[in-house]
Parts: sequence; C-alpha cells; structure tokens
Amino acid sequence: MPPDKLIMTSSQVGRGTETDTIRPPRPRNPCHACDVREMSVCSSLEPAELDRLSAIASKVTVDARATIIYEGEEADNVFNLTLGTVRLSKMLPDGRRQITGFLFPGDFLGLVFTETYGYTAEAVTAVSLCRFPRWKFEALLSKFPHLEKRLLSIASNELMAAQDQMLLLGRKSSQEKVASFLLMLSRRAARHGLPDNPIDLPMNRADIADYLGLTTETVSRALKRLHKNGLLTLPSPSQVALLQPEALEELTGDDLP
Amino acid sequence: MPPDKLIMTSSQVGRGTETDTIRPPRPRNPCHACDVREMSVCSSLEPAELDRLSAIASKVTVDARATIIYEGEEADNVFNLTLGTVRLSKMLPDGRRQITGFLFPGDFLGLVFTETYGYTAEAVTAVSLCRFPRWKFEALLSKFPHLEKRLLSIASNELMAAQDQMLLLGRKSSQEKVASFLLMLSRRAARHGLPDNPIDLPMNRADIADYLGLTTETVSRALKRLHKNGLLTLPSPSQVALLQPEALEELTGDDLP
DNA sequence: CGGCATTTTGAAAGCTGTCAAACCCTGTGG
DNA sequence: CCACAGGGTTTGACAGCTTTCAAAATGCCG
Repeated sequence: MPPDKLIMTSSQVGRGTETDTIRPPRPRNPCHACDVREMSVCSSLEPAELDRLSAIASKVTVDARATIIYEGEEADNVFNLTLGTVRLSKMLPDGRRQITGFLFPGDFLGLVFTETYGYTAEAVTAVSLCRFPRWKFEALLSKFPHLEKRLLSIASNELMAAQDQMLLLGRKSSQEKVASFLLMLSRRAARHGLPDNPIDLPMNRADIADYLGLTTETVSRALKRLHKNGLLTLPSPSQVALLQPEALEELTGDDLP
Repeated sequence: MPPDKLIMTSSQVGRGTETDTIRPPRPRNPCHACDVREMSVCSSLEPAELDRLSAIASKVTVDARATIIYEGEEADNVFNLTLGTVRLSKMLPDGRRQITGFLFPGDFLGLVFTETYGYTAEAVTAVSLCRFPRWKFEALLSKFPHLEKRLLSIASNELMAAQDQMLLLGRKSSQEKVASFLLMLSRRAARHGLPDNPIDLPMNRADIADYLGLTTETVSRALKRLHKNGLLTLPSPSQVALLQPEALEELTGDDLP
C-alpha cells in the first residue's frame, strides 16, 4: 500500500489545544514544512543539523482514530509527533490487543531498523506529525553523529520504560497498575509543561485497559476504589483530579522516589 | 560500591560447555584479554574497530548465582556476554520480581545512557563476559560510527522484543506464555548453533515464572498439561523435548510465521 | 545412601474476566 | 433550548484462571 494512503487531512483540530499553554514560549517556526525545532530531539542538535532535518521533513495531520502505521507494513517513514496523542499496539490473531505505549508531542515513531513496522500506530486524538522518508533520515544519521547518539539515548530510555512496563504487567495488581498509570500521565504532563493535576485522559477506558493488561471493567472498578478511598475524583470520564498524589505513589507498589 | 566488587573468579566452569559445539568453528581468539571477535556486534565491525574494542576490554568470569550489576548502582561498565546465561530483573519493594530478559552469549549488558543501571543482572550459570569501562566505550562510539549504528540497531531490536514480551505479559494465558517461552528458547538456541530440540533450560522454574509473570506452580502445571497433550516430554527438569513444535506454535496465540 | 533444594501435586481462596444491563455523557437534530 | 440517539462508562452477578498455602515427590550432590 502506498505511503500516501497514510496521510489524511484532519477536520480542523478541535477545541483550543492545551499545547498552547506550554510554558517555555514557542519559538517561531523555522521551517515551512514542519516545526522541527519543537521536536524533543532538537535540544542537542546543531543549526546545520536542524536545517537538514527540516529540509527532509513534511508535515502530516491525521484525524482522531485514524491509523498512522500498520504492523507488518514496510517501514518507509520515520515520524516525530508534534501534536496530539498516539497509541502503539500489537494484536494477537484472535483480537486480543496490547498497547505498548502512548506517544505525546516530541516522541518519535517508526524508528526501527527492520524492513517492516513491528506495531500499529493509531491517532488517539487528532494528530500532527513530521514525516521523514526513512532513506533520507538514515542518510542524515550517517552524516550527523550527534543525531545518532541522541537516538541511541532515546532508544535506551524507551527500553528502560519498556522494562518498567514489564514489571507492571507481570507483577502489579490492577489497583497498582491504575495508580502507576495515572502518576505516569501526571508526570509526563508536568514534563511537557501541561497541567499535571486535573489530568487529562485523551484515551478511553479500553485503551487504558489494553495498556495495563486489564479489562475496561477492571479499570473502572480500580478507579472507583481509588475514588472511594479519597485519592481522586473524576470531574468527567476523561479527567482525573489527584487528591493525594503521595498516597497514590504508595499504592503503585514502586519504591518511593 | 567499587566496581571491582563485581568481579569474581568462578570455580571452574562446570561440565564441558555446550558452546564448544557452536557450528561455525571458533576463530582463534584475536585478543589476549577478551575474545572480542566472538561478540555478536563484531559482524559489522572493521578490523581497526575490532582492535580498539579489544584494547579496552578485560575478561571477567562470574560464578553461577552471583550478581553482576545491581539496579541503581552507578553504570560504570558495559559488558558483552561470551559464555553462560544471565538474567535481568527488576524488583518491587515487597519482593515481587519481574525478569525482563535472559541474556545469552553475544548479548550486551549495561548498555544504558543513564547515570545508574535500571535493572539487576545475575548469573544464572557460570558466566564469562567482556568488560568495557563505560567512558572508554563511549569514547570509542564517537570515533566509530559503524559501532554506533550497530548499537542503535541492537537497541531497536531489543525494543521490539520488549514489545512482544509486553503482549505476552499483558494478554496471554499461562499456557500460551509457556509455549511462547519454550519456542523462544528453541529458536534462540538454533540461531546460536546449539541443539534446539531437546532444549536446555539453564534457569529454574522460579526464573521462568518471574519472566512470564506467573508462579512456579503455574509454570509446572502448564508444562504438565503440554506433556499430557503429547506436545513435549521432560527428560529432566532442565530439559524439554518438543514433540510437536508446530502444534506448540499454535498454542502460543501468535500469528504463525 | 542421605540431606536438601527444586519441582510437582493438591485443595481452596481470590482476583480479574465475562456477560449483561443500566447509566451517563456527548453530540445531533428538531 | 430541549429531546433523543448512541457510544462509552459504570455496575452487578457469576465463572474461571491463577495464586496461595501446604505437603509430597523428585533429582542432585556430597
């Protein structure tokens, strides 16, 4: 299937997105095709590298729920998410699904060194991404060691996160899983300069369940129990207010930081 | 704690190791300190790179059950496993453990870009490794882009394996988990030129359980059930003969390859 | 051959999953 | 502006798989 098939123009991205509230004020977009300077990887890049990156990037917008890459499809592109939330997932033939991660602005997508993608990526919300043709991207890697080292560090961090997730999936109770998940979202939001206490849940219960290795019912019950114990409230199904983040920490089962 | 604390000379490595049966006959060891040429990463290295790698390597042997690196400890070294089996694990404060992976000869260990190790590594069997001081290793990376690219590819593959494992932990039944595990071991042995049908299990049931997110009892029962269904036999607790590998494939829940 | 750790087996409990239905939001259309 | 439709979420009852706890069996090693 042609790669162009993946690009769909979204109906206008909904309500004033929270990314507008990012604290470090937005630098002017230096690239006509793609706001490369906002990619997290850029922090360690030099101007020449940035320009090269911009030169091969094209901007893509995708509607909520659309598929960005299909598991098993030829890995022709690398993306960097600039707006919205993406979920990565793998499926068993009978339909059971495991979400292996959620991506937020700044995250890379499709950074694989295999012929084909190993997972499916779908837009949870309306999404904007920078797209880089793989061969150009790899050519760039060879020219700019900085970039390569940075990617290695990113991959290493992702591997670490994956190991934490294995611990969660293999050994935590449903309540610990949900508590861990909420805190992860809160921390991630804080890192991105977004409001971190009334947390926004861009994904639905089924996504959360498939991320935590649970069912929607169990997720719902775990939230209810946390609510009953006074740890949080649910102003709306997609918002969680953490009343006692410290107490929640203890319920994750993890070491306290 | 000083890094030297980690190095312990093993009592002679036990019985004639199976690695002696590796099919591609061993090249002569080109390095007095460490058989770098046998590292899996070497396949894509140039002679000059190999020599540099050898120059900073020192050989380390570790007794079975000894700890090689501790989670949280300063990440001072990078290792490459040359002989034996290593387990990587993370623990929750109350003692629950998740094994995030088993390492076999050729695998890297301690390849992180953080201050400290994110997991504990322990020798399952007697083990030999090449040790590289981190700072020297990183200096080498900067000089040899080949090496860097190779590591990026390794990290990318590990990430993929981690995602498969998340699918297993989050969505597979105990039987599917055990079937997947056995086939993984068999395939890995085959890739290394080792006997792949009467599989050797260097790790005990507790390790298998902690890798699959189960208990030893459940692992045992799953094996029993597979045995009862004529899929395998257990010549000894640490050996599994696969009688119908194809049928086992179907029980993994995965797509058939 | 005996001691000990590992593995297996058994019975019972518990947590999470399944199935079904009610409820609630959200967005639409009158 | 309100009623309605529909999907998503919550709740309930029950079943089932895995865990727990305990004890027997097995295999390994001195």
